[in-house]
Amino acid sequence: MKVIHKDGSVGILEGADELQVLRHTAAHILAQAVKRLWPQAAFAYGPATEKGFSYDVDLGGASLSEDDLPAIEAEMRRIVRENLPIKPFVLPRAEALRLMEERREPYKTEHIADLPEGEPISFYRQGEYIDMCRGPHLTYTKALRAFKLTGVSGAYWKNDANNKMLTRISGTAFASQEELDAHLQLLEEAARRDHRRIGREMELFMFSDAGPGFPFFLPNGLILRSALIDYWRELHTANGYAEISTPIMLNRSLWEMSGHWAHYKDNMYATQIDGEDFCIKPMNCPGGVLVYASRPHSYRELPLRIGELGLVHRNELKGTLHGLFRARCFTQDDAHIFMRRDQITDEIAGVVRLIDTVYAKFGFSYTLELSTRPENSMGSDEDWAAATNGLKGALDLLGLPYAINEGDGAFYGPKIDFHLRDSLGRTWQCGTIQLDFQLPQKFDLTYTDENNQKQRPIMLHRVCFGSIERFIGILTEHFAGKFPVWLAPVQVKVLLLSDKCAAYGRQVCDALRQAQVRCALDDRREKIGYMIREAQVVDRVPYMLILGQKEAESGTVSVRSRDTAQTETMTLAAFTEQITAEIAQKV
RNA sequence: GCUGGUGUGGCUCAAUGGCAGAGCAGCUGAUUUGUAAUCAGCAGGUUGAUGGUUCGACUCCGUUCACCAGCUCCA
Repeated sequence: MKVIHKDGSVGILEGADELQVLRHTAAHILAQAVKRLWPQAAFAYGPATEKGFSYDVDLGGASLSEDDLPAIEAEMRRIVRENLPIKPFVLPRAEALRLMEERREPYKTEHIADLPEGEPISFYRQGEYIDMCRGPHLTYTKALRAFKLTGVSGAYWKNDANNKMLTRISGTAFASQEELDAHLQLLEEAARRDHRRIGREMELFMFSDAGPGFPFFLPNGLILRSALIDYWRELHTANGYAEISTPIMLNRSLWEMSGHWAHYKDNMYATQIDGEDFCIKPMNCPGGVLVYASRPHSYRELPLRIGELGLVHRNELKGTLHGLFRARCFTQDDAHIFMRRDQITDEIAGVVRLIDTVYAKFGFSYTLELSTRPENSMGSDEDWAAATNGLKGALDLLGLPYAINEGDGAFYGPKIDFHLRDSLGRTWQCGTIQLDFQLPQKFDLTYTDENNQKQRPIMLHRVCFGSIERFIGILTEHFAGKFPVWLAPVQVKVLLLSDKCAAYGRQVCDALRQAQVRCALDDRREKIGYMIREAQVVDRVPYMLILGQKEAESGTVSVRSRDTAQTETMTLAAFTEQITAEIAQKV
């Protein structure tokens, strides 16, 4: 697609760059439409975003709701039809300021003040509308073919809660109507897959006003959760991890020593016991450290890999809660690895491989991010540099590509984050690996080396699932509730055609249960279509066994698959063998 | 926590100042059924909570709680 740069030169862009530009142009057209409808409107930032575009607007006291979107969208279509040429021009700073003041754009003038001195400021004009902008842009408004406004919300000027709240109008745009339609369908599909909805339908988990943000696991959800945990234990045992469990609350003095009191106080729940302050753990590490410190260690036993499925509680702002994705208590599949300096690279590589195994199991691909030292952190520059280089070194050794996320590390150390991509192309941050030089110092952890000298171990924090609750939410949406057999709460549902074969139905069900298959029986006198619909669409059971006179007489089962809706008749023994093999393979 | 929105039966939703209703689910009965919803009947509500306005409030106003979409934050 043809684009025009701020110096007036014209080029061609394709793919992601093209999308970015046309969305940015969509933002300008949005602003122009808003300005026509609300002449007092002043504009802040109007970027292309990951999903589309948005513009933050100050309507001078007027409020805006979803109901206003059709009118704005209609005005945008008018601007597109007018096919206005989009032309850049450049002004020296002083003149740029004057222009924006004349046009009563206080946010733009403030923005100019943030731009480097001496650099000329570029603008784009389309019809009566002028926007300060780096460009590039499409060359005519008509080149914007497919767009849709998707919502209004609040957003702070410069993303700072101390600043004024503006109205953010957001939308999305694509190169073609087909792509836009496909995107909108994807959003609908995502809404259908919402884990809060599926969780209710399948009776996996629930929430109550009695505990906002605290999930309840129902029998079906607990089966799924236990299956995940069984898998986690198998994998970690095979990889040389031990497992511990540490108390849910510990004396405040411990949290002061670990640095959590100073850095994490607002998120910790507290209570009193015998007149002393106790905090409910927001992280598992101090407990793990106490276990390490409870006896002397030799260099021979390092690396020491100690896992803990630890239930942590964090007082999250209520406005941020979101089903299992953001809860106030969750179970981290944590582990702390205590090691010598020379083991850092191998251990990190081992953890990366372990996490890769877990994600591959569910068909997730992922990307890596390295987060560096945040502003409010503890420790020396040397330690931070060493820790950061340790993580980088391991990633480089494995030849894995990663992005750098400056200043986003934990307060005690830098981290590698795994962002996994689900079946709808959405990304979620789950696994992390954090290198920590701080806690071993604060708790004076040591081991004895081959020269009988006391040495300080390095500590590594890591999770694979991240939060088991969040991971279950992600799996629910990834599979749309159609979990693989090994995770499915009910693996087989026996449906009876008539109660004449009830005895055979019970016999089949018992036999499957004997073989450790999770089997349910539907012996209601309903039409078979009714029972199939419920088992397949609502309960999402992988296999339905339809049993009538025919099967009862021949000792067979008629197997209907949830995924293919195909039916196959086989002996009960053959089906049992097939499904137990499938469960054992965890596929 | 901030901005905006929404709270009506287990679920999805009607009723806009004047008798709280439907579909699904549930229960009961009939139907003994061959691969995505059989028919009939019954039952289910202090309209999130609370204070107010009014002859009268699901409906209007205040407070509060929860949820939703974002912001911010995060596993």
